Amino acid sequence: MEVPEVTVTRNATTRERILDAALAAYGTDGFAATSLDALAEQLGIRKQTILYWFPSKQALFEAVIDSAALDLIAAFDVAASSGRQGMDQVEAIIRRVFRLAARRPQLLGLVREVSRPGSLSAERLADRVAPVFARAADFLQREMDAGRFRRSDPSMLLLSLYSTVVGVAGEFEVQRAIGLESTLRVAVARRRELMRFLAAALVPVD
Amino acid sequence: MEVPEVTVTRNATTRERILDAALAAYGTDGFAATSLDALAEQLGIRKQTILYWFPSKQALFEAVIDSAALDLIAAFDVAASSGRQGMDQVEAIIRRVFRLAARRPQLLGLVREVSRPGSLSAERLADRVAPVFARAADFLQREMDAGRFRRSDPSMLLLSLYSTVVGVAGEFEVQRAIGLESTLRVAVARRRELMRFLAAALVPVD
DNA sequence: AAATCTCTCTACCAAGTGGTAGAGAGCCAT
DNA sequence: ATGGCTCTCTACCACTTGGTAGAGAGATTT
Repeated sequence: MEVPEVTVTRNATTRERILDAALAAYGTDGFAATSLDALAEQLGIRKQTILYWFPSKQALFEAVIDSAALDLIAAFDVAASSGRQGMDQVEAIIRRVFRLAARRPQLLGLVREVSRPGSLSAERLADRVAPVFARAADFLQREMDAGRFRRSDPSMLLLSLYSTVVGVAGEFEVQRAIGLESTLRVAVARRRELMRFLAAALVPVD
Repeated sequence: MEVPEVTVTRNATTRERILDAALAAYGTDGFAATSLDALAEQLGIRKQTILYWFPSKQALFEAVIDSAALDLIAAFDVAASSGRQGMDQVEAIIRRVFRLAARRPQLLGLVREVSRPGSLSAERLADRVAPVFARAADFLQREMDAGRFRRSDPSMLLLSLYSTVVGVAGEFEVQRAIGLESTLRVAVARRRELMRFLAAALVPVD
């Protein structure tokens, strides 16, 4: 019986090392500012090895986006699949995003890079994570129906929540400009303030 | 009597045309992805003319940042100098940001570009707009003291407000991913939802 | 042992990059 | 008229860019 593992290749470690380094570089310096040579040198390999695994710089970028999308979906699933309700669910997501911002800031940086207005690859990432957004909007709708969240347009509410959470968790330079330190203690305080802010915005008064 | 106008040069129109085009390009495609040649061609001049007015690409970028900072400060001053209170003041700012996002999206795009984590020029912009942030934090503090806004840490609240407003006003690709059209009607609805969202978050219940 | 497959390498290239040197054209004061 | 100033240009350069061609080493299959 044939094993159906039609893996594209055997040796995946080089490929994955390239993906990791590219994610970090694209998420930090941006796509245009990262050359294949610089990426290769950082990995201790030759540029042509990168071009063996990925046919072009653009193809590498797209692979990075696909890989990042999987990570994001996985992180979201972990936080969303426990059947929590109301602000408990919101808090679980927020904890996840803050953890991501602390441990893998380049991942959020890549989202930032890709979602730049006019980005050619924005649609690619959007297609991948669309189900997550859909689930989130459904969640908001259900919570409104149950009376736990204020009534409003779920999509627009989702946009507000996304902007607020991602901004508070990841906009490090804005935080510096405002005068907030980037220590762990302040990060925890930021998360708590964010929770209070969102609770006030979401929970009806009765 | 000497006119103290020690203007760096007489002919400022070329210089300003370059600044405008560079702001648009850097704010849309990013600094690294915009070559001086492309910029010059778009303006119908030679690259060397750009390098006559700005000694290097980096110097042009810094001049663009300074120019953008002045525009941002001016826009903020118009919205903030009328002595409004509470949500009236917040609404005035939000209207201003939405107008900016509609009429000069590249300006917000440049802020995005500059405030990327690890940006070398983030500090430059931060230094320029620091007074604006300080005034905003003071405003929040006063409103809290007057009992019109919920008590919380003004700096962290400012971060939340900044992220939410700028995101809802300008994150066009995220909006597309969520499924929001980018028509004028939807933009107005977005602004209204944002106002309700922030009013619920800011105004105490009593 | 030979052939094939997988993987990384060296060698090279055409196009594009930011930047230098300096010519020339118009203008203004002498 | 002329010498200097302001401004834009042509000519050029060293370097980096993404990408091609193909050699060679090691393992696996025949």
